[in-house]
Amino acid sequence: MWSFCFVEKRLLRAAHPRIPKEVLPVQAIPLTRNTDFRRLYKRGRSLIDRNVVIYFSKNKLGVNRVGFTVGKKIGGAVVRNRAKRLMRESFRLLEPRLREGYDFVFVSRSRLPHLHRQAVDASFARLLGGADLLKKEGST
RNA sequence: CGAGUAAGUCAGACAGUCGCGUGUGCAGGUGCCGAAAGGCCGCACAUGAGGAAAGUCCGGGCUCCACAGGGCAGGAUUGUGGGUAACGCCCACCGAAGGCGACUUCAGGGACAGUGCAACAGAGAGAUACCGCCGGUCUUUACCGGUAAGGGUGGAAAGGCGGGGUAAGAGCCCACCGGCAUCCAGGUGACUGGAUGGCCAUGUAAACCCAAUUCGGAGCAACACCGCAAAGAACUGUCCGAUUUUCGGACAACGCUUGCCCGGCGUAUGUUCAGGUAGGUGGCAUGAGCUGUUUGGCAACGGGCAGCCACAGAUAGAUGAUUGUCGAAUACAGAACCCGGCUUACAGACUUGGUCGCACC
RNA sequence: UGCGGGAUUGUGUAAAGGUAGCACGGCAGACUCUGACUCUGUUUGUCUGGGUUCGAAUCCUAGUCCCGCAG
Repeated sequence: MWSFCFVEKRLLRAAHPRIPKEVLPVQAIPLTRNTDFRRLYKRGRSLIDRNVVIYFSKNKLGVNRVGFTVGKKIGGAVVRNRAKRLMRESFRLLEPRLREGYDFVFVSRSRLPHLHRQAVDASFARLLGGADLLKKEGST
């Protein structure tokens, strides 16, 4: 409620996308507020495998919001940055196939920063596909 | 050629495709928002982590608070001279210890200003005679006196060792070594060299302490500005009651309830000031700066001249993915207000100057 | 990011530079027909690396880990 102005501004940017709507899809906006993270951890559904934990729930914005988290136990700043970059890249490649209108939080587990990107891709696709969050149409 | 030593450099490069942050420019007669300025989106170009960015151990800049001046307390440092904005950092030198050597290491002031401690062992830890040695009393046991050469204890036992000397011994006397004091010479100085003197109280100051030097406190989540809130002050109008002024009380906006009125319910109280919460903006990238050259200095470093600054500036926090080539791309590791150091982590590659050993000329 | 505190046996907690204790726990024995309670004995430790000191849990220094505060 108190973050209303903040979200509104981001929402405006994303709700009015660029010209060719069919070529470039709606881009996810970052999830920033600590309260949003807490809501997802508490109320959201979760998907787990040995590399990553995904929390998600529906929002009413019509856009996806996404946050990436790496705990301090996993390593130093270099390792944590590595994990976030891997997850961000895999999410970017997977994003056109995602359904819209969800909040996501991706939590890295300790193995993830030492993997190749294809392994992270495979984890994301398997978990999200298993939860029926990917579009059925196989055009992309 | 081998071994060892000191100082220093680099920290993958190039090309293709997709993607991210920042800056600059362009452009869409309108793709979106806005009254406008402008912003978002788009395109192009430029640019985008380190030698330690780390630990947060020192020193500064900057900001706010405190402050006439001085002192006490408390903290820090500790050979000398220099460098520096400053330092607990750096350079050169002195001394000690180690190494054949190049070289390395050192919290390296004071223990005759004072206080404390030195467990156990040992007779005794600045105060002493256990055994022993010598002399005396004495039939002997034993007692009295002298003695630190020898034994034993200990990390440490009355400067060390040799000679003289003596009843036995002792710096009691002498030579050498070591230490202390005074004088002379050299050096800016730490100190070094020499002469003379007397023969001197062990260790511990990273125990209290003394001496000298030095230090106000907090930190960019500092601080400044804009500001929905809460608390506060002033003012205006209308209505009601007492009513001459005047005093007291209530109301003022929005939403819902059927389109409107009354009534009801909920939020909440008109205007201005003040305040400063949520939030936002600045602080924030031109700096004890970098590059080249010259010059003073053994060096650390300083001076002059020329050039450069679109050589990171985020705010959930930007450098990634993938393909190919190069011999191998494999270490430690990610800016968060900014600098100077220290410490710690670290694969591999390379350069330079000494040293030692072997062989050859 | 900044600031502050701590680490002693499996757990909790003592110890002025001089033999590292205490309680609970574990193990063994005694008691009991058996177990519990109780009694006796025993096991296990100064976070790590350097330094000062004759001697360090203690003093100094460098690191590791944990906790708290500001937000």
